[in-house]
Amino acid sequence: HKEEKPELDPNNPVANWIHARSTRKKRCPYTKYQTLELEKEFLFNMYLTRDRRYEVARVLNLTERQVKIWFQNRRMKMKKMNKDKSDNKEQ
Amino acid sequence: VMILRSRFLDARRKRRNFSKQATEVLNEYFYSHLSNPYPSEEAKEELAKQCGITVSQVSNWFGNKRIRYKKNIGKFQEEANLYAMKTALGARQ
DNA sequence: AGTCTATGATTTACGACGCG
DNA sequence: GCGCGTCGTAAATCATAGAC
Repeated sequence: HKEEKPELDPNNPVANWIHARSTRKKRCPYTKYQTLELEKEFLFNMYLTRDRRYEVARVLNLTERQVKIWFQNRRMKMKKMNKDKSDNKEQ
Repeated sequence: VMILRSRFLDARRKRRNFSKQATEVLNEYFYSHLSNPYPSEEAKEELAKQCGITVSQVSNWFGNKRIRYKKNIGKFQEEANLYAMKTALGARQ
């Protein structure tokens, strides 16, 4: 199973690795204000309703897609933090 | 005691480069799976155990290694040859 | 002792796939 | 089929440990 874009060059080692498509948007770090507001919203509810998402996106000048993905990533971060914490306790 | 405990926790929080032996193990895996350097969850757990680091740290290491290798293969050529030779010698006996 | 670069960790953005 | 969920990752960026 290949994820984003297997290259089709024959004999270089990197050929079969996963590569991001060239159409992917470049990562754009959010401002302190944007992050703070997103964190506040996350504290209020970990899952967004459709109209909260619209409102947050409007206020922070992000797309609804960016807000949706930020929440997905934030939930994964929370999960990872819990996992790492419990890993450190056992042994 | 509380102070010592918090100092210990703070110290643990600070990043430390991995030991030479740990880096050795990770590089051996990386260069012996160069055409598909994506360890399974089980392989990551085994590597983590061997290296004395967490599975997350193994994932971070491979993520960083893949992108940095890909970005400048030439810079890693010497290292690649070294580990290729190592595994060849290891497989011979 | 101060500069820098290598290295480990974190942050955006997606593809693959699942479920209702 | 759509839409949003998780999972694993790419790639850029951050932070600073350590080499020089």
